[in-house]
Amino acid sequence: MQKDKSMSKDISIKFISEKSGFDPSTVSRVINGNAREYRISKETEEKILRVAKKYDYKANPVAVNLRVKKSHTIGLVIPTLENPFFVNITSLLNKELSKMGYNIILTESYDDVETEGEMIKQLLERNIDGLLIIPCEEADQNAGTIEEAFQDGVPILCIDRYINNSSVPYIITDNEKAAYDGTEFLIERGHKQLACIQGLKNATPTIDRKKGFENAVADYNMEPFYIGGNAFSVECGYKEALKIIDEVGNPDAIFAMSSTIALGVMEAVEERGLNIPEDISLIGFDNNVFLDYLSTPLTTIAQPIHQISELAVGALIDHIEGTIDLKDWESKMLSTEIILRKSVA
Amino acid sequence: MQKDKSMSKDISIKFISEKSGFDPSTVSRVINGNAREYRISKETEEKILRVAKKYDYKANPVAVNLRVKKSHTIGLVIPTLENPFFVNITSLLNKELSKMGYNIILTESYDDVETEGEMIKQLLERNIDGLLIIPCEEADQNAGTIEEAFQDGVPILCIDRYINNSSVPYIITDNEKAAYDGTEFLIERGHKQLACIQGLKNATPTIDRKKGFENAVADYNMEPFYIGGNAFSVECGYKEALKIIDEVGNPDAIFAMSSTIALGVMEAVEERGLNIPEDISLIGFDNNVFLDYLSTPLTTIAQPIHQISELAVGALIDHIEGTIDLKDWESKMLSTEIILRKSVA
DNA sequence: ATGAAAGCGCTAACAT
DNA sequence: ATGTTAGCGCTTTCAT
Repeated sequence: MQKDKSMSKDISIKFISEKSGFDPSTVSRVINGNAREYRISKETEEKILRVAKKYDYKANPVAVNLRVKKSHTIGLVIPTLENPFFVNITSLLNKELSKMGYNIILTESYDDVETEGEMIKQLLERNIDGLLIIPCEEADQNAGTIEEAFQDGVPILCIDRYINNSSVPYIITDNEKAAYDGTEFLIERGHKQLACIQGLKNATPTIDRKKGFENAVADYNMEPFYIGGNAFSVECGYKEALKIIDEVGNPDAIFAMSSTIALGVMEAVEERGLNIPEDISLIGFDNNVFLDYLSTPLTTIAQPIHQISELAVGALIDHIEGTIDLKDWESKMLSTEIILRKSVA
Repeated sequence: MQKDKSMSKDISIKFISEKSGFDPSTVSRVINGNAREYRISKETEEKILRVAKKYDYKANPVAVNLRVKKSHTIGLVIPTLENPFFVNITSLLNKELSKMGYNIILTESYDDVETEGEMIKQLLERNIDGLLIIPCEEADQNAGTIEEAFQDGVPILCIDRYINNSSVPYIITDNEKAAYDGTEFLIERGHKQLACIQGLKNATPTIDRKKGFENAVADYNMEPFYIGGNAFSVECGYKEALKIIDEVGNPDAIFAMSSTIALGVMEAVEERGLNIPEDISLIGFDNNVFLDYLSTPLTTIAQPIHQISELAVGALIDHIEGTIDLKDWESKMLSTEIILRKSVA
């Protein structure tokens, strides 16, 4: 008799309407908690609720979506899950969004513009309620697509990186200052020959961090010992560090633009029989569970990822719910913190 | 004139129908590449295509979904992104699914049955085309929900862990054998006092690995030195290792059921002034970029995550496309490989 | 206090 | 070779 439950897929509002003897519209009103508003009698309401419960009725969200244009889905575009930093952000965003009743459609651009463009278009076509993007390196090329959607009213927010020539708001860390502070930290500890290993050259954090690094060095009347690299990867750190040691000479300290890069540096330094921090000091970016357990625990510049995620989800949902308008929303730039471990002498 | 593009959201099949002078059904057929099949004239086809292109028409997937019950979306339920192992799997699954034109809705159960149940129900209500689950520790309690949906025809596949009393197929690694081999590896290298630090006690991999560990020890006429722990976390490894060293005595080797656990062990061992592998050998599970860069590179039992992901996506898509039926599909158990690094003497 | 009717955007069976 | 019609499951305006 209650057998019908197993067919839950087939239980529509029409079915409940027939079983309860009321019109689908009445059922809809009751189900959506609008009984009061429409002055539906207590008895009717209870009866409908009872029947709905009996058959475990759930409104088909696709149909609802088609009608009311609301999917409770947020599109997320990140460069890649291979980078623990983006994973951490994704994890926090998902936690926040989940609390608010939203699900994430996850896509990766692999830091490739075209892939990113495709992913964004795919998501846009899906009637997502909002879009969160960590732009890829050359995302400026997708600025048009993104801007257009944003102007069309799609709630879009960039995280961690921003897009030039775009009015899409963003939440980032103050990378220039962070790098400046990190570099100054190195200088204050007596280091003079400072090398910098970059992430993707044209990613906005790289550009800003490089600026900070160069400014700090200049402010102390020094010259950068070396600047190179072009990927937020272990491999990049490894190769660049080897190159520095073998071809440029031993620096006092290396400023790595991510913890993955720092990892590569550690491998290279060890391979050349040198020690961190005795021979070369090392500072990284981002924070991570693993960082405490490395052969030399890595001193890093930690980004406020909790704050970033909360702000991002908050603003996005507020916009979706009509409380604010992202077009008038001011982008945020948050400050970082140096986590002292043992890689700087 | 081409201004309409910016309003892409409002361009429906009806709009294209009016602009081209053909019926929506004809437009639909052309757009879906069925012009031939319906013997639509070349001119008509071209004209419709031209108009569609001009206005950058894209079928509204929500409406299509409502009609044809196909969303090109796969629901994914994992315990948490905080565990790098699940991240690696998610990353690979997304890559594979993306290739096939599917997107992932990502949810986390945080290894909590109720949350998992909610996530699964949420996903099921969403007209997803398939469901991939890494079951949580007590997932048996959700077996009913899952089984029902599976019997109703929802393509479901479990990964990494399986559900007891369930006919839902799964792809896992042969954890018992893996643990047996790993333990034997330790024994063959002369270790006699073997401790084992577990992950979540009731997670199937834990149960199976424990069996393998115990069997190996027994086969060599030994007794387990210690078995404890109840989380796949750094903290668990740390606490258990401390407990072993402080209260039980120094073991020859520790078998850690995940690389996160192994990390915690390393910290504890170091804190007690002992060395790996000189004083205590250590073997872990899973593989990870970071593992090469630890103070002592960790020897681990690597799971074939690429193979797992490919098989999972392959089977799921084959079922969705009607090539196979998961109800007749045989679950797979894959073998592991020991990656030698430097944590075992 | 409730129902009837229209329509979201699309596809497919059934015309012709 | 193409149009007509109905309907996926729901909400909402309008009517009573």
